[in-house]
Amino acid sequence: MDGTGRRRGAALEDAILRAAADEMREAGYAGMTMDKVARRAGTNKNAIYRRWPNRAALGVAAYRQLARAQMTVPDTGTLRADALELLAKANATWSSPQGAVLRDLLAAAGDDPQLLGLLREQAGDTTMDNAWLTLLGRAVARGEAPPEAVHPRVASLPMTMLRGEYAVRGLPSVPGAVLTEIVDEVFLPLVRGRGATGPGR
Amino acid sequence: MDGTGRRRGAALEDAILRAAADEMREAGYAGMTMDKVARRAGTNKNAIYRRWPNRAALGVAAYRQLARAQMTVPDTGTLRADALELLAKANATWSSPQGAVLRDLLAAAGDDPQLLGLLREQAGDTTMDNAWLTLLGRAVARGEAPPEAVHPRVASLPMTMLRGEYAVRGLPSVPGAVLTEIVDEVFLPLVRGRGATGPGR
DNA sequence: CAATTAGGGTACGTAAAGTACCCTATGGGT
DNA sequence: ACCCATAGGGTACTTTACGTACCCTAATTG
Repeated sequence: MDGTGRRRGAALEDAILRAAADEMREAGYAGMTMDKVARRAGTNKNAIYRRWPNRAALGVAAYRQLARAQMTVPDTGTLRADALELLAKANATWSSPQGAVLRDLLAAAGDDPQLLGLLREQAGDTTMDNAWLTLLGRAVARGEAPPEAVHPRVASLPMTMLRGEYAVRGLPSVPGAVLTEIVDEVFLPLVRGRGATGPGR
Repeated sequence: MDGTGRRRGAALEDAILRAAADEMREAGYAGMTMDKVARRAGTNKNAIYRRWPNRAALGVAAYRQLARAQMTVPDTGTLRADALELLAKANATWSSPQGAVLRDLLAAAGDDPQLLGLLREQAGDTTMDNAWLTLLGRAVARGEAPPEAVHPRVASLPMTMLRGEYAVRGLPSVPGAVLTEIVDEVFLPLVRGRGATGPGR
């Protein structure tokens, strides 16, 4: 029909992934049924199950197409503004339809650590952590934060709290006031606190 | 058969909830099917659907039976030990089979804020927050922490981070080293940092 | 002692995942 | 240039489980 006859290998795989991503875009992960993906890709379920063991695995694989978000690390000159900007960007992603897909995928992959790891990789999770570490590094270079502030737990804290908000509330977006509270009441005080020679131990 | 004839109202409702809780205990939320609950309760699906609109609502309602965990707020004399003990207790709960049920329920209720709120209530979430606030209050009274440390965001932080660990990893238990890291590298420094008159703004 | 309401039994509709065959195009090896 | 193992395509089927629809009957209420 198309000049190109029967697709094979990578070409077919691409078509399937694209179809799955489109389905998720239109109807979310819940709406992505295997039959619809197969029809949309112009193939059948056999070809899918030969590549992925189940729906969740396909969804995770297809999510990469959805999450093309390459992030630029903000560099405003102050740690506070940098942090707020990065948080706001993450919040925008999470509250978008794509964020809903991501959350459904997280739930679906929840009992399969391997799949979960793959998903987090494709969702740009390590990229995000690195961005926060960069932020902190710059703040230290400016003398705005003590060197002890550069720590993975500190770096991942704002995103963890943001995710926590989504877990506590339902779907709607997290209000901006919460973001500033996370930064002003927790993140920045923590950065300061790690500078103080604590009697904490 | 039983002397008592046909059950009605609260008696029947109790039987259904008990049956649902038992099913979840044995096979998790995924294994709790409506038919099995009905059979176990010695009734039929009609009686269930007359009371709860869907499986998720029943699961949430039944979870209360599972989460009989009345917690005693630790009082060891130091903030650090109190925090570690409370965290460890929460970790034990989350890594138990009951914790798996809770996580599945959270996922199932994820798109229904109302149901989510109910679940969090039955899971003893506010009780937990209050425990942390009590902890902090005692530390302030001992002069171990500045008054500014008593803040809802600070109080909820350790639990949020613990939950984050479960989201990042798969199912297994969170190792104790992570708990001490949360306390020593984040929680206590934050408490100290909120005491310092920050130039952070 | 009606009459209404709630339970019980059962069967059905529907949706979707995953599986089983069987036929056929394709492309690599000889 | 030809074979043949392999991967695609088409389709039908099995299974599981949610949610509904009826219809009969026991309890409860006035």
